[in-house]
Amino acid sequence: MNWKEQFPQFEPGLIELIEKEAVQRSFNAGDIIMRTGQYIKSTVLVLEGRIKIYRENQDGGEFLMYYLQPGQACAVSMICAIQSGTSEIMAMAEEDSEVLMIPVHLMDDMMNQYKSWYQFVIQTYRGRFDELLSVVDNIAFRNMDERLEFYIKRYVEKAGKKNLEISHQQIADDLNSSREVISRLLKKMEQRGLVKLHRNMIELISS
Amino acid sequence: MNWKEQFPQFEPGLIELIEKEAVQRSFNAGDIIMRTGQYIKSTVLVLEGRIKIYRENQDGGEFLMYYLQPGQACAVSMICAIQSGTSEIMAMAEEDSEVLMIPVHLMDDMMNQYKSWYQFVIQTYRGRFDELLSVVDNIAFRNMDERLEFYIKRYVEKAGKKNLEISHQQIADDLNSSREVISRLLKKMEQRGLVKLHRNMIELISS
DNA sequence: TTCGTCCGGTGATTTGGGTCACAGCCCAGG
DNA sequence: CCTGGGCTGTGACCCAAATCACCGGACGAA
Repeated sequence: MNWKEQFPQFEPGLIELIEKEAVQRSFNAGDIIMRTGQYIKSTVLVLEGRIKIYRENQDGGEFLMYYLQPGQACAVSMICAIQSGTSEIMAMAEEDSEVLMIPVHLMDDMMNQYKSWYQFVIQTYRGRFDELLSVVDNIAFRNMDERLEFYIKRYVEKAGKKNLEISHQQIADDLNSSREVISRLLKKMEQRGLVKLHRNMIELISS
Repeated sequence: MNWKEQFPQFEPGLIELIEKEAVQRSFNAGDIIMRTGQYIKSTVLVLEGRIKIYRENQDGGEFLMYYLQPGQACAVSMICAIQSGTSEIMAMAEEDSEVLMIPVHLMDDMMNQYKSWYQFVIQTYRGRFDELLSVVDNIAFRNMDERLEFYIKRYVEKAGKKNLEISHQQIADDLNSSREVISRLLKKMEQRGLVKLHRNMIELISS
């Protein structure tokens, strides 16, 4: 695919450099792209699909932070890349995805030489930082029912579909809760006329 | 005070520029330095004291994210500065503090011209991002007793004192909990021989 | 000294949500 | 067509933490 469409703001020299040095990779839905503790060798730009960034703790709990979409980049991979560190998060393809991997060692020069890259990095930092802030807000101040509504809202926004094709268990995992709790809350939402529940699918009632 | 001691890594030209353009300001303990929704005009570097960065929601709840200390900078103010945005957080001086305010409009040039500034910004992003990640971990995966222990540990680390001079109510506010809960948990810690409780003061037992 | 106010201690009760147990279902593969 | 495994619904129960109610002690201001 023609990746340049996703990054129209990049200047010609930068595009050339990326074309020469970066590697394009495909992932299937469910593939792990980055793992906690793994050493980072590349900065990841998303071309196609949707990538889930989440935290995992030792007892198997996980917790969704945000999604990356085409035109976005993984802030963690940038930060770690520049400082040659290891990842603190997990990244998994939620849909079949295409990404561009830019080797770490190019970062410094790119930052210095290409204004559009520098802008992009700053913008990426800000975007992810803001998303993290809203994550903190949600778990610090909101109850599960509000968190669930936020989750659903974000899901349809990001996936661009009207319905969620996902099991209750999946949602529970993403919210670090349990299936029963999610099922019950969804039932309540159905009674309030907000959604209609099916097997492996939640239909939104727009009204 | 001689602020340069706090930032030995800055190169001479950068120091000169800051000396010429930046404004030094003092805050008393308890002063609000930055407020949610406020427009950001400067990047803040901490010279002395301790600054608390926290989130506030509409119903008066608050939630401590992290502290800034001498030699550190407010990542939010950098991000917003570069993009001319508004603050999403609150900043309050926990002790009497000195800060250096660098006008927004210098940021771009500084990033381009001074490698040491660029390094500093990147390092600041990474540091704050990591702290936010550990905040998320705490509220997502830990119970109140563990969060309290983490809070105390961090407090003594950052304040550099052996004891916490703080009321239970303050702690409860920082953790977005309630005084009674904190009092009870502290009592349990006292019974386990970890601390000794006094009025407005919690003494750590090192053992 | 004496109040009033802030601080801390503690029981009783409530509630959100996690856990357990189990039942009915849809659906894919044999 | 049958069967077994994943999905959903629901009741019973439990636990952490929030809330309510109230008390006594410390400390500062008058």
